[in-house]
Amino acid sequence: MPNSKLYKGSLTTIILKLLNEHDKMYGYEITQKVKELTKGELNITEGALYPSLHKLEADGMLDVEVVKVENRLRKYYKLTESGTKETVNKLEELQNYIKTMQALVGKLA
Amino acid sequence: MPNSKLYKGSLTTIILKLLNEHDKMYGYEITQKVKELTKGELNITEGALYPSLHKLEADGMLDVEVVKVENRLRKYYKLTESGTKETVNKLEELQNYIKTMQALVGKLA
DNA sequence: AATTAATACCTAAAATTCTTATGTATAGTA
DNA sequence: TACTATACATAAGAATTTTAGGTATTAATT
Repeated sequence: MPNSKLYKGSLTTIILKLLNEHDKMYGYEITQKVKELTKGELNITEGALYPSLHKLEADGMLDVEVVKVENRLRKYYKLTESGTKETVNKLEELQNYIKTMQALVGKLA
Repeated sequence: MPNSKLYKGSLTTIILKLLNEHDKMYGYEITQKVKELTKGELNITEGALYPSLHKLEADGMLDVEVVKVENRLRKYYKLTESGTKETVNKLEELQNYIKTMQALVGKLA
């Protein structure tokens, strides 16, 4: 199973960006979407995902809506206004970091 | 003082790549070189750097040579053969991660 | 002359973030 | 009946970094 290790801090950025594009998603859906988009390269573990979602919610970045679908619970998350702003910041931060790394280790992509 | 946070795992890659280009360097020199190459964007703290260097040495990636210059100690590190191979691996890993992130969050660079 | 900044090494406590390992529960499939 | 997929969750441990200290010499500033 090929599975790149996450680099510190990038999980939050991934979550925010996906929610920015898909309006609302639930946790399990996020893990599947990441697998799909990266062709199995990156597997978000639930042990990392759920605590991250809870923290983003506690920080006011996400709103939650619990829905019962086929007798199973789903917790749909969506960006708050702050969350949308934070998404922009995080994406800039990531862009910037990649540029910085290129200055250090040469062209990478 | 602008200072991007390091993403987990990237410090080792930075150290290896710099040593790959400069043959031998000492710790303090690495911090200064990173500052210079990133125009102050990235500051490698000594609390992160020295333990990393010691670990790379313990893992057989680096050789050390202690030199006294102007009555001050310098510990010059250079890549071992394993270290050179590991540098290639780490750079590939980073390249791959950036590609993966692009698949997730769109073109970033 | 005395303090501060720069050079050069170091470690330890704390914080952060992730992996690994569990646990619960329902629905569908072999 | 057992396994897989769906869907949530937490807790212990590992890994890496920040923060905060410590030692010592030399150069620059006050």
